Parts: sequence; structure tokens; C-alpha cells
Amino acid sequence: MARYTEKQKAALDILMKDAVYEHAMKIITDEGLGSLTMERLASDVGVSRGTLYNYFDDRDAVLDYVEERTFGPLLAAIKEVAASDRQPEEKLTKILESIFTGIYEDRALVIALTPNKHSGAKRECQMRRRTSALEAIKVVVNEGIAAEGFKNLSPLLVSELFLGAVTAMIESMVFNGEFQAAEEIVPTMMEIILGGLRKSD
Amino acid sequence: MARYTEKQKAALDILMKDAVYEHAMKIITDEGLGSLTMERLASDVGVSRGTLYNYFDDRDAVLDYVEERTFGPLLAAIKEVAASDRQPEEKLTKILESIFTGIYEDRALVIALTPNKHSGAKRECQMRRRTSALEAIKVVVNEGIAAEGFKNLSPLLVSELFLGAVTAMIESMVFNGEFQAAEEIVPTMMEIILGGLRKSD
Amino acid sequence: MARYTEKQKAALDILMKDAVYEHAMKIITDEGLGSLTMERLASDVGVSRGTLYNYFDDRDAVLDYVEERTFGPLLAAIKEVAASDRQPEEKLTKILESIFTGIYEDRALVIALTPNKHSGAKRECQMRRRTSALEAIKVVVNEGIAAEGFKNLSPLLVSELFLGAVTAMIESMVFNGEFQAAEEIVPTMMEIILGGLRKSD
Amino acid sequence: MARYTEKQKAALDILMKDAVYEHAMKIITDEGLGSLTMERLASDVGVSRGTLYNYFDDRDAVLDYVEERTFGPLLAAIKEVAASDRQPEEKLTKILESIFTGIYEDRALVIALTPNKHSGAKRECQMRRRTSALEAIKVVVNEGIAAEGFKNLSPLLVSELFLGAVTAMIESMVFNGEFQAAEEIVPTMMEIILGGLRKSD
DNA sequence: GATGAATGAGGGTTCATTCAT
DNA sequence: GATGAATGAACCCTCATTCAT
Repeated sequence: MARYTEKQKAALDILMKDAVYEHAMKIITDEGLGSLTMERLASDVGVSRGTLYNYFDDRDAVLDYVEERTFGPLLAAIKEVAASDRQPEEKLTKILESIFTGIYEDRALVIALTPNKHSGAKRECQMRRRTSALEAIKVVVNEGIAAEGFKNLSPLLVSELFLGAVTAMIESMVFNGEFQAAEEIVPTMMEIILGGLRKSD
Repeated sequence: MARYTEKQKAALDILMKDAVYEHAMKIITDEGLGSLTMERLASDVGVSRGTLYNYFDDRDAVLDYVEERTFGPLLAAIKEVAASDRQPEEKLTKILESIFTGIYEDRALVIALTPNKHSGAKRECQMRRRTSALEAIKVVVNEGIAAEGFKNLSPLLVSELFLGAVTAMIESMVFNGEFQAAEEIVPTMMEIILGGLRKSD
Repeated sequence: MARYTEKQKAALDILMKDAVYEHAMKIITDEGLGSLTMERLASDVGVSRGTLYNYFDDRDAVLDYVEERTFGPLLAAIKEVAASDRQPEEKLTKILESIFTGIYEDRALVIALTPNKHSGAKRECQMRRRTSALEAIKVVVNEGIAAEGFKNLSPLLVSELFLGAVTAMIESMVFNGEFQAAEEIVPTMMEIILGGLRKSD
Repeated sequence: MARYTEKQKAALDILMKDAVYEHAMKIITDEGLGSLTMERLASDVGVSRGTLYNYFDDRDAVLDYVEERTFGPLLAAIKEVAASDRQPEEKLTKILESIFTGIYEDRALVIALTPNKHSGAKRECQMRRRTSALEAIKVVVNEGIAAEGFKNLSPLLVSELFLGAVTAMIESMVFNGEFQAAEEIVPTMMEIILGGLRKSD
């Protein structure tokens, strides 16, 4: 005679994880990773520290969860677009749209897309994800170069520039708290980057 | 016992700050901000913890100093280029070169250029600096648009994109530990960004 | 809904305590007292933590129970032997056999026989039990001295030595995981202790 | 210009370690290892928790220190006696005297001689020391058997019995707080153990 | 009666900062 | 001015215990 049925338990788990996700994100984007202490998070969520440990093994598990939940879907979307049979230019545009759409649904992408925040194992994991996204983009850039539509520049550098610009703009948006201008961002970025990437002759 | 004269004291101050700067930078770029403890820094510099506090109010003051010393000259260089009577395109190229030259002379620029590392007052200060650089770049972009050489895009967005791309590439370099490819970076970035920015007709 | 009858409740109580005893002992002898957490015990027994608290007031009550259940029969056996009409030498031998037989049936005796593991009230209680066993042994030693079969040494010291040697050998066995050599232990101990205790005339 | 000279610093270090040793011992013997928390120890010594960490790397280092300081000299004494050119019987007596003399100078021997108190690495280390003492004793017993003065019993068992009896008596003394009877203990133990060990014919 | 989610006291540890010498 | 011993707040984590369902 469990207090909760399996279904209720699952619901509870989801509720907690949603709350943790939401508040962890808020803390991270508002004040930085350093402010995400278990005490602070528990307090913000409205439970005790101990309760947090009933849902997450340790602090790293919280970070993993936030990262996974943020970056997973986005990475999938990027890979899907990259694997589709669109034109390279269109792919890049779609990828950009995926990212910014993701951002609007969930600011936490910022963390996932921004390197250099963790250390040790965490960092490696994060880098692997970023690298994974980078790879997908590089493939598209390579396609564009092969199809002779793009200039013959280093695909790695171009991809870094692309992803880096995206990351920076997001961070800037988060910092300035101005998420309104986003519809403008995608076309602007594409205008510049595609414009600069396209063979001019 | 003979006290130090004012002149000697000033010299001492400079000596200490140079040493702190150098070692703090080494620690930060080698192992990350988290490894910059006062004990570690004092030990690396070769003084005691207490002595550090005779030159810096607290740990934040050390960070401020490192940041200031790194970012100040770069910001000056950017502003100087922006105020010169070159063409907008050339100005952007020069700015980019200044930044990457700065990076080579001093990897700690990474800290200065990378937002989101601190919290509270620190962060605001850091943002102010970034904003300052952004302004200088925006002015140049505006010039380019006014001169009808650049496309009529949001100068703010373009500047963010520019600075963001730079920041990201630097972070990437730091992560990968590959500082060699840098001569390739400036032309690639300029090719893309100027190419995309330039009016095509 | 039908409640349990008194009889059923009592049966349930026995069932639970048997299970707790068994699993607590296994945990303690396998991994040490430190591994006996309420969660671990509940999980091993197959109930929830809360249920444990329906049968035992607190963790200490569990330890008390295990100790009582282990030490009780042994103490009874010792006292029975001591009160029997055997010769002192034979009594000591029988007592030793009782102890080692008990150990084989139930390694948890180790806990009961080993002092110094707890603190506060627990400890006092444990000591009382040890003292009780000591008393029984001392009586036998006194008999032996009175019957002029044993040397005229301090009965208390002799008893301590006897019980202490037993305890130590058991601990050693537990540590080394070698329970095989036990058939050898009783004769060896008796050879030495009785040999040394016996008047040499 | 250090605040303290090297000599003063060393003195300070000794002072602290003495105090830690003393209070740690008191806590352990009075209330058990479980009560030896860093907070408790610091508080008893009269410093802050942080200060403790200036002298000991971690809690284990405190335990190591206490153990080493206690067991080291004793082990040396035992080995020295074992290696001397006395008769086996005399050696055992001397060893016993060393142990009890040590106990009087320092109750902490109790910890060192009592197995089963720690877990993990600590435990292994402790066991190694106990084993080392055991070895020394076993050698003496073997000598006695070879010289045909001792009965042909298992030297290991005899040594365990010897050391175990010692340990138990010490613990008993600590428990009962009766350290007075000790002059009586050595002869009594030797009477019994040597008496039982000696070939009777 | 059973459950297990929630709790919170407490343990080990780190490190910025102070201050007597 | 320099020193570094002392401090204590803050962190992560464990686990005995409670209580609403």
C-alpha cells in the first residue's frame, strides 16, 4: 500500500525535476554557476537540502540534468537538420532557427552552449557536446564548400565562428535581458554569415 | 629602522603588482579561476598571504586588477583604431588584429573578454567594459553603414556578432590549447564578416 | 477493513524481529556496524524505513535487540554451566565450548562480546552484560581456587584474562575470515589457561 | 621576518600536536572513536576547526598520528625484546612489561592494540601493525617451542591468545577506570600463560 | 499498519580574511 | 611592512527520524 501509485510517484518526480530545472536555470542565468549551491537551490525550490538528494545523487547530477535537458533536444534538432536533404545555406539557417527557438523555449541553452563554465569531468562532458554540435555544423559547411557555393575557408574555423557568434549573442541577450529582438537576430546573422560565406563571383 | 621612502614604496607596489598579475594570469589560464586561491597566489608569487592583503583589499581586487590591466590596453587600442581616420573595413580588421595580438601577448584577455564568469558587482563591472568595447565597434559599424559600404543591418547586432565571434574563437583556442592557427583566424573572420557586411552590389 | 487480531499482531512482530535480527547480523558481520543504516536494513529486510520504526523505537533499539538476542542465550549457557555440578576445570572448558559453539551458530556474538564499540547508554548496557558473564566465570574460578585445584591468583584478573583471550581470538577470526581453525582453538586455549591455572604441585 | 622563529614554530607544532593527542585520546577512550569529530576535537583543544586543518590534513591524519604516536614506540620495544638474547620466557615477560608500562605512560595504546575500530584503509593499516606485533611474539613462542621449553602448540594461536588477553585486560582497565591493579596484572598473566605454555614434565 | 517523501542536524573540508607579533 | 596561525562561514553530503496519506 504505497502512499503514491507508480503514476503519482512519477508525477512527483517530474514535478520536482521541473522545479529544480527551472530554479537552477534561473540561478545560473541570473547569478552564475557559482551561486548554484544545494542550499540555495533547495531553498528556491522550497524544499530542504536533504530532499534534493532524494532526487539527485549529488550536485553534479543536478548540473548534468540541467545540461542534458537543455542540450539534448537542441543537439538532436541540429543533427536532424544537418542530415536532411536541404541546401547547405538553408541548413545553416534552419540550425540557427532551431537554436534561437530553443532559447526562447528555454534559456538554459545558454549554459549548454557556453564553454568554460565547469571544470574536470563536467567540463569534458560539456566540451564533448559542444564538439558534437560543432561537428554537425562543420559537415554542413563542408557540403557548402564542396558544392562550390561557399568560399574555400577552414570549415573548422567557420563552424567555430558560427557557433561562437550564436553563443555570444545568446549570452548578450541573457545579460541584457532583451529577448525581444530575437526575430531580428536570425536574419541578421544569416545575412552576414551566409553573405560572407557565399562565393561572390 | 628606516622606513621606505615614498618612491621606494611605489616601486615596491609596482613590483608586487607585476608579480601578482603574472602569476594570477598563469594560474587562471592554466587551471581556471577556481584554482586562484589567495594561498596559491601568494605561494606562487613568493610572499605570504598576509602580504597580498597589503596590496589588494581582497580577492576581488586581485581579479579586478588582472582584468583591468588586461582589458584596459586592449580597450584603448580598440578606441584608438575606431577614432582613427581609416576606412570602416580597415578599422574592423585592425581591431581584430589588436585583439588577437593582445591575446598572444597575454592570454588573460580571455578572462576579460568572456562574460558570465562572475556575479554581483564584479559582473556589472565586467559588463560595463564589454559594453564599452561594443560601443567602439558599433561606432565603426555605423560609419560603414553611413558610408553606404555596409549593409543596413542593426549596428548593435552586428557589433555583438563581431565581438561574440571573437570571444568564442578565443575561448575555443584556450580550450583546445591550439594557439598556432591564429594567423589564419583574422583573415578568415574578416573574410566572412566583412564579406557579409559589405554591400554586394 | 479487518484489523489484525492480537495473535496475528504478535506473530507479525516475531516475523519482523526475526528478519531484522537476521539481516542486521549479516550486515554487521559482513560490513561492520557503520553499514547498518536504517535504510539499508529496511531494504534488506524488504520493508520500508517507516515500518522498521513501527517495531523498533530507534536505531539503538535495533542494536539493543540484536545484542540481547545474541548475548542472552550465551549468558544463560555460561550461567548454567557455572551452576552445574561439574568440576571447575570442566566448567571452564564447557563455557569455552559454549562460546565457540555460539560463535559458529551466530557470528554476531562477536559484537556482543566485544566492548568499546558504542558510547553513552549503549556502552554501559553492553558493559553490564560483559560484567555479568565475567561474574559467572569468576565464580567458577573461585570454586577452583577454593577446591585447591587452581593457583591462588586474583579471580577477577583470571576471569578477565579468560574472557579477554576469548574475545580477542574471536575478533581475530572475524578479521582473518578464518573460522576453520576453531576446533583447534578450544583445546589450545584450555591447555594454556588450565595448564597455567592448575596448581603445579 | 617571520612571526615565529623556526624553533618557535616547531614548538608550536609540538604544542598543538600534544594537545590534539591528549584530547583525542581522552575522547576516544571516554566515548569511542565515533565521538572524535573534528568539531569536538577542536572545541576540546580550544581552537577552531580550521586550525586543526593547519596541523592535520584530514581526520584520518589525526587518527594516524594518534595511532603512530601510541603504537610506534611500543612496537619498537616489543621487537627489541624479541630480538634480544634473553630466554623465551623472559622475553614474553619483558614484552608484557613493555606493554603495560606503555599503557601507564599513555592510555592511547588501547586504541592501537584494539582491532576492529576503523574501516577501509585505516583498518588495514591498523591490522598491519597488530600483525607486526603478533609476528614478533610468534617468533618468541617458536623459540620457546624449539628450545623444548614450551608445549608444542600452534604458535599463531598462542600469540593471538597472548596479545588478545593483553588487549582485553587493557580495555577492561580503561572501562573500569581502574589502573591501580596493574602491578598485579603482569605476574598474574605470566603465571598463567607461561605456566600453561611451559612443558610440564 | 505500511509507506517513503521530507526533514534537518551534523560531519568533513576549504578558503578568504584578520591580526598579534 | 611582512608573516602565517587562527578563524569561521559556507559548501557538499549522509542518515536517523517524522508524518501525511
